[in-house]
Amino acid sequence: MRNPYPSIERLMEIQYRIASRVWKTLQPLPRPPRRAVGLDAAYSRRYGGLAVAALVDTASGRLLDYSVALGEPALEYIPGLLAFREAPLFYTAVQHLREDFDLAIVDGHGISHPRRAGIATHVGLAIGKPTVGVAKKRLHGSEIRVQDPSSCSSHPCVLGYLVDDESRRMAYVVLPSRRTRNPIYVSPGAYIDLGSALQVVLSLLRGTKLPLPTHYADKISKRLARMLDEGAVSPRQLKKGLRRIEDFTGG
DNA sequence: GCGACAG
DNA sequence: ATCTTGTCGC
Repeated sequence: MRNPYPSIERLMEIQYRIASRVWKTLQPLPRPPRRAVGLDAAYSRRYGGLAVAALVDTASGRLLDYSVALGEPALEYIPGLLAFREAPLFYTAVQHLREDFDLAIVDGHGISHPRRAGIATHVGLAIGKPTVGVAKKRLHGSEIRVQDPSSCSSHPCVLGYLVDDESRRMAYVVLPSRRTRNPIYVSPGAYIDLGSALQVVLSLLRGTKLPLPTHYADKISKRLARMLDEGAVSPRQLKKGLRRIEDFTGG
């Protein structure tokens, strides 16, 4: 893949600038979101990256719609610089959604990032809406445990949080369900604070390892990527819009 | 030099 | 992220 980006050092500088911009937007959410979008990406050997934006009704938990974006990633995967690889696709997928929404959950970290500017933060500033980062692995910060998994009385269960080198709390560590062994990391992306981010995610964990929006985006992106490689669908069919929600809902 | 290291 | 079979459990 060709890299249209400036040097690694320059990309990191951009993130410091993004972090300074997002800092004052980390405020409590005025009201609970009614419609939330989940963003995730999968990879097709034949066509490259495939991002999916899955729209979910928060009250019912139902998948309302989804959109896709296809394209060769502009950068290889580099820890800390994931946003420069996947955020452009996420942004495009979001623009293709026909329905409106009030919050997005991104697969990856928000401010629990070495420069306080994870992919959820990049996306939040780009779309101008609240975003929450939900990652499956820790990227930055040390974990403070406040609860032992075996002592969780109900699920999801908050096990602790992630702090930076100045003891500032950046993310919550949550055990989604009783059966899941590994926790997930919840952090604010933009236009939302840590407490609200946690509440939103807890309310969308319904027995799944990931909150519903991201859960659906993950399933859909993986299936479509496989379908592309098997020749079951063509890129233009996807771009034209192939939305068979029943296939992912159980209807 | 030795680890750590989202997806 | 992706490469991959069987297997344990509700």
